[in-house]
Amino acid sequence: MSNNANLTSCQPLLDYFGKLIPLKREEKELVEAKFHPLTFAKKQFALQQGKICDHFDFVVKGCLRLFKVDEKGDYHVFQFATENYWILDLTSFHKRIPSTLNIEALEDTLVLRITHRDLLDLYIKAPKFDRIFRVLLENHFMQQQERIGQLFSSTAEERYLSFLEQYPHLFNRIPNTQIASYLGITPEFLSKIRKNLQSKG
Amino acid sequence: MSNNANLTSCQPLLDYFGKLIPLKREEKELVEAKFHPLTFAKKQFALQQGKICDHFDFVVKGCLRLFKVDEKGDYHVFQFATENYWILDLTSFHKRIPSTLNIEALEDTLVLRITHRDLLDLYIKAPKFDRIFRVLLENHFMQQQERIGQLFSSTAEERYLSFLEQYPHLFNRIPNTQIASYLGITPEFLSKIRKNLQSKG
DNA sequence: CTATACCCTTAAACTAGGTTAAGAAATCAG
DNA sequence: CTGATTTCTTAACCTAGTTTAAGGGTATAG
Repeated sequence: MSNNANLTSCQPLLDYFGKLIPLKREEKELVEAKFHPLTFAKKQFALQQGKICDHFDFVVKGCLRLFKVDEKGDYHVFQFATENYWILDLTSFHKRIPSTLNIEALEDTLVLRITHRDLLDLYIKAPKFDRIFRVLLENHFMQQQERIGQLFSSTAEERYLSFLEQYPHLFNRIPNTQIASYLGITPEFLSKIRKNLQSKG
Repeated sequence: MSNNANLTSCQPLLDYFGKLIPLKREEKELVEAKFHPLTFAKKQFALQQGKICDHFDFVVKGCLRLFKVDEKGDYHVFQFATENYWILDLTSFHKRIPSTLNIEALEDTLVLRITHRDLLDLYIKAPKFDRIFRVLLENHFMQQQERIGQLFSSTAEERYLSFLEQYPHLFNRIPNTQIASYLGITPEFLSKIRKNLQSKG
C-alpha cells in the first residue's frame, strides 16, 4: 500500500523524466524508491543558510524561492520554482559545505526529494540518470546565462517586462516585493516602473 | 605519425579528465579521436553571433573571451577562458540555434575542440562522459551562480577586488577595458575605482 | 622608426535606481 | 469581525555608476 502510494505520488516526476529520455521499468522503480514526497506550509523553510543542502527537490505543486540575504540584510531571489521545476543550492549540495542560501515556501508546497547519497547511488545503479541530470543542468545553466545577460544590459523596466513574458503564471501568484527582489531592485522602484508602464498603456 | 601528434596534443585534456574520473585506454583513445587541436591568433574570432555554435572548446594555452554585444553596442564579458577552462555558447550548442554571443582570442590561443556530433557520439560510445560533462557543467553552474550573487549585492569596487582574488593570473594579462566589461562597468569608472584603492593602500 | 590604433586617466554634468518616511490597501490569524 | 502584519504606492532627496570629452601613454605593424 505504501508502495502504491509512492507509485501515485511519483507520477509527475516519472512523466518529467520520460519526456527527456524514456525510462525502463527498473529505472522507474528506482525513482520510486529514491524520491520521497515532502510538504511545506507557506513561509516554511526547505533550506536554511548555514546548513548543508543535502537534498535535490522537484516541485510537484506550490512555489518555492531560492534566495540570499546579503551583509546589509537585503534579500535577493535567485530563482522561483513552481510545478515541474527543480530547486536546491547546488554549490552546497555538491561541495558538501554550509549553504549561503535559503529556500522558503511562498505557498503550501509539495516536493519530491532525493538525498545526496541516494542521488549518487542512483547514478551508479542507472547511468542513464547521469545523462538526465546533465540535460537538466544544461537547461538551468542556459537560464542563468540569460539572466546574467539581462542584469548586464537591460534596464529594470525591460527586465520586468521580460519577467512578465517569461513567467506569466507567476506574476499574479506572488507579491511584487518578491518580483522586485528577483529583478534586483527595490519594491519602491518596481512600483514606479509599474506606474510608468500604466501611463504608457 | 598524425596519430602520434594527437597523442601528444591531447595530453592536457587527458590529464584534466583523469583528475575528475580515471579513464580506461579505450576512453583515452576516444578522446584522441574526437578532440582536434585548433589555433587562434590574437583578435581572431572562435565564434561569431548569428552562427550556430557547433563546438565545445578546451583551452590548452592562451586566453579567449565569451561576450555579448547589446542593442546600444556595449560589450559584456560573460567569461574568460585560460588554460584548462572550457568555452562555448552552450545555449546555441544545445538548442542548435544561432548564437547571440561571440568568442574572441585575447592572446594567441590553442584549443582542443569537439564538435556537437562527435560529443553526442562520445556520450553514446562511452557513457562515462555523460558523468564527466555533468560534473563539468556543475562547476560552471556554481561559478555562474556566484556571479549572479555578486551582481546583485556587491558594489563595483567589491566585485573588482574579488575578481583580483579569484583571477590573480589574469589581471596583468588582459587590458582593464576587458576587466571593466566583465565587471559590468565602464572603463572610466574602473579607473576611478583603481585610483580610490590606490589612495587607500 | 614612425604612425596608427588601442589603452588609461581625469573631470564635469547627468541618470537610473536607492533611501527614507509615511499613509493606504489588502491579507490573515484568532 | 477585528486587530495585526504584510504589501503597495507616492514623493523628496541621495548616490553609484554613466556619458561625454579630452589629453597622454603604450603597443604594434609596416
